[in-house]
Amino acid sequence: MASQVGGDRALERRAALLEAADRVVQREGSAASMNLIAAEAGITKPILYRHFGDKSGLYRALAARHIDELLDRLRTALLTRGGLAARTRATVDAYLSSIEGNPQIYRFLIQRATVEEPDVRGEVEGFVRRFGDELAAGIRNEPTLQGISASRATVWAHGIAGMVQAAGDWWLDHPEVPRSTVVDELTALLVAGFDLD
Amino acid sequence: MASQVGGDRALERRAALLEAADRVVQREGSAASMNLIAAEAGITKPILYRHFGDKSGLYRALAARHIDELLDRLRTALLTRGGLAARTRATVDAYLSSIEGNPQIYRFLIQRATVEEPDVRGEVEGFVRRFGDELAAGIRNEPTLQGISASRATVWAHGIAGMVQAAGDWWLDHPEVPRSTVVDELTALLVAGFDLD
DNA sequence: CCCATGGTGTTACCGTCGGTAACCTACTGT
DNA sequence: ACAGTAGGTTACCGACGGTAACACCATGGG
Repeated sequence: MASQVGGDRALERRAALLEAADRVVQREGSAASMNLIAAEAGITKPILYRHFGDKSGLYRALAARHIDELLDRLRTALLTRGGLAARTRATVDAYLSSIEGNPQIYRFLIQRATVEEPDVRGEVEGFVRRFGDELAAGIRNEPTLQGISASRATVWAHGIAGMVQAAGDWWLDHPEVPRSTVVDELTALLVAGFDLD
Repeated sequence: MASQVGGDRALERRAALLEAADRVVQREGSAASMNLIAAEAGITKPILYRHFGDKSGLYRALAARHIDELLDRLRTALLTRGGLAARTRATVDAYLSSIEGNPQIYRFLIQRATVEEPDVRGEVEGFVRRFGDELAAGIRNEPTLQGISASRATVWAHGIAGMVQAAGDWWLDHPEVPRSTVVDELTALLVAGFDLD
């Protein structure tokens, strides 16, 4: 439904265009424009539009790759054995190591893809939202937290998603802080709250 | 330094222009353009530019009002008597009731003012960042948490800021959930972590 | 009385962006 | 030889952020 052109060869082309877009975002950050992306792919704008409909469509497609990959990692981390603290730690670490590997892209996704398209709110569902939904499912399945109320799971999930995202965003600007420190502190807060220490 | 024109009458004008901008943002959301704001103020673009330099300048001035007011409320809430849980609850509630009163504006500030100006990162400091700094100070002053490490206070603060913001953002789209529920759940998580309940 | 000055405002323009219409070209099967 | 279609381009549109240039109308000295 996202693709504007059918056929099997079109899919390869699509993938190639997305890789070009990826490179441009990585290089130019939020200055990535349709023209630049088209140029990077060695073509011109209208082709881009034939494939993705509009800018939102391209962003969606671009986001889908990275977000799906990230969500996969989070889903895996959510299954870590060893107790609630270990699972929490693994999940936070999975998020931070993902954004560490490609800060430019993730900043772009969090900011641009979440903001620039108020119309798509709920269709793509912002980054943090999907992270939140994923977490809500994880929390509801958490053995230690059986019987948790639905509203608590939901509020917690979206809150935690924002927490990890904001701390990660801050951390990208403070690389002198080791990732393990951020992970440790966030995990401690989530597992035991202020009362710890 | 933000103002481009001196004089005392200019200050009243500036305030009037900001109020016009406020109305437009409230009405049009993120579609607020310099032209629209100028029209709302009964003037044309160049005057706006004489007063605020550029779009970033206007946004900064617009953000300053609301953010300063919000930070004041948070600062007050941070001084609530009655123990850590009460202070936490009051602070979270202060944030949520602020955004509830003017969702359109706060969405705009969180998104636009934080994003649209990667060059000013650190000058205006995004919304969540300043919230985080304020919280970090509050946490360091927290009697119950004396001796907390600097890195812990900082990471926690930015994490909590993002947590409350994200939960608030989600809540704006789910008004059927009472504010007190969101406040209760977030407070519980912050104070005692998962281990509660 | 005239004219310089400075604030307030306008019109008209520039480059760039997202998006589209129209056209062109080559390969394909019949 | 001919239609059809995938793939591509040029040239344009309206709207945006931003600016240059000009016009108005007070004031206050010479």
